[in-house]
Amino acid sequence: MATNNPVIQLFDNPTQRKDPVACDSCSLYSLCLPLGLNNHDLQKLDQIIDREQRYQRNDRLFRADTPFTALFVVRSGTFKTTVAASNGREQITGFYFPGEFIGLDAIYTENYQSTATALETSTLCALPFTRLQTLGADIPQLQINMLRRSSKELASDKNLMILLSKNNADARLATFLLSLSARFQERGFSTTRFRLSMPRKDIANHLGLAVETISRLFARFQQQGLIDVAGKSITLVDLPNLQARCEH
Amino acid sequence: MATNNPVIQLFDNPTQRKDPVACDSCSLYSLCLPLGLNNHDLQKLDQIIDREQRYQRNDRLFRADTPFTALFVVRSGTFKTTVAASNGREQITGFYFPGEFIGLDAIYTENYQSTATALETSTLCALPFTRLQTLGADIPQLQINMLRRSSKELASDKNLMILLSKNNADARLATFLLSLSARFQERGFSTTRFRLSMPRKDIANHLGLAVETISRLFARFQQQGLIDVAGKSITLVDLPNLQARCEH
DNA sequence: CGCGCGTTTGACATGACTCAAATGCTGTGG
DNA sequence: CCACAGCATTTGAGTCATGTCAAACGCGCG
Repeated sequence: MATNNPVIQLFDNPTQRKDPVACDSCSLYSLCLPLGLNNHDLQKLDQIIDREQRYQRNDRLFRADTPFTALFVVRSGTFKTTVAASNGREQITGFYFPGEFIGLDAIYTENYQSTATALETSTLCALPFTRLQTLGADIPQLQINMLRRSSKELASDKNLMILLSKNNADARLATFLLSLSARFQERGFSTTRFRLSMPRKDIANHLGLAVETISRLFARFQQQGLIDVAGKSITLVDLPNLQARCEH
Repeated sequence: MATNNPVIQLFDNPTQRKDPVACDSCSLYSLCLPLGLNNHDLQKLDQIIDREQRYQRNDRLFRADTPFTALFVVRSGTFKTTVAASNGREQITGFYFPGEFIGLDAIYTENYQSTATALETSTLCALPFTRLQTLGADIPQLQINMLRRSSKELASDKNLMILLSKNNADARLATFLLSLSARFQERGFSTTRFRLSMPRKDIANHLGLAVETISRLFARFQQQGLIDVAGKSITLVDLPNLQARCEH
């Protein structure tokens, strides 16, 4: 039973947190914007960051088509971004874990392109964009880091496009699970055992599938010995064969 | 017959071109990197640009997984970028028209993430990236423009993701045609009458559909009075109803 | 403890794919 | 200039994966 299993605690529980730490002692430092900045520049960056951002499940961070004021970096928890398709339905364009940037696609239009919502109790750092730009004029490395983050998201979106246009349901779910695994690894967590902070419905939506299909796939993957799911906790049992499923 | 119709000439014929013009007299200036730069900075940028890039149909600009050396801006013609899926199939991740940037997703990894191929005789400007970065340290506006271009592509990729994961074949093709129309409008060309520089096969691939489906859709859209196709030339006859097809 | 939502399971419908073959177009060499 | 080869496009028939609808189940929260 999921409730008996000691599920690895992925993220800080914000209610137990101390005051948010400055960049130089943040565990996400190596994934984040300050990487490679000297002490002097880092201090200047530190001063413009708002670390007091805290959100509960279903709280909205920003709405699509509202003015772009800040970039956000997740510190703990999970967010999703959604875009309303014209027919009223919604598409989840991304899930965001600690160290990941939300809002990069708003820089061009100067309006947020999606609505960002917390999937659980979460915290983040807000980077006011005009101040970031001002700072960037003096700190080239900062601009480079932003461009690199944007480039990284661009590359991973291209992969998602391929997934959605070329692959069947098996491959989509397998790829999704392995992508989570890889992202957790970057953050020093287990690659094989983690908690799915999003409901099945959201996974289905993100992968362009029906909830029922996701449910059936979880059941079949488990039966085939690829994974072990119980509610929100999941263990990737057979990584090589899961990898094999990512094709077609 | 397509051959009798005077199809609007979208792009310069490179064989008739004069020497490539400098940025300040380039017709793509307002869409491109120099936008907002002062004369002095523009001159410095001008000096690092290689304008002698010319490619024939099927020529490769770069291959995936080779070192990232330069960003490219299309000056005339069309390019496509493809990624090889692990099972050997290819996915076309984008088409690129004059004024559009190729290679932005390579900045993070420092390797090209896709293979870029000319769809017809085409020319482009090459921007050596290390020199661009050096220049960027002195010209903040240049960095901002790059970030903005990257952000723009990010936003349009998110839209494509939605298209691929949520929409049926009708909506995919309608959206694709209207997206071409909008991009041609930005460049001062007709929004309703243009040439499809890519073969059906490539449209199908890009939209995650079979060639046969595209062919049937063109036939049906024409029968329904939405469009008028003859070979590579197409007229969008009923924009409002085409727009309506973009849903579902 | 009970309600409600998230999840699972089953039966059936259908849109798009695959395979197959005809037709049309383009570029090339005689 | 014409004929031909090869590729692109169109059209048809049948299959299958995934969606839709419906209903049962069970976990978690109040």
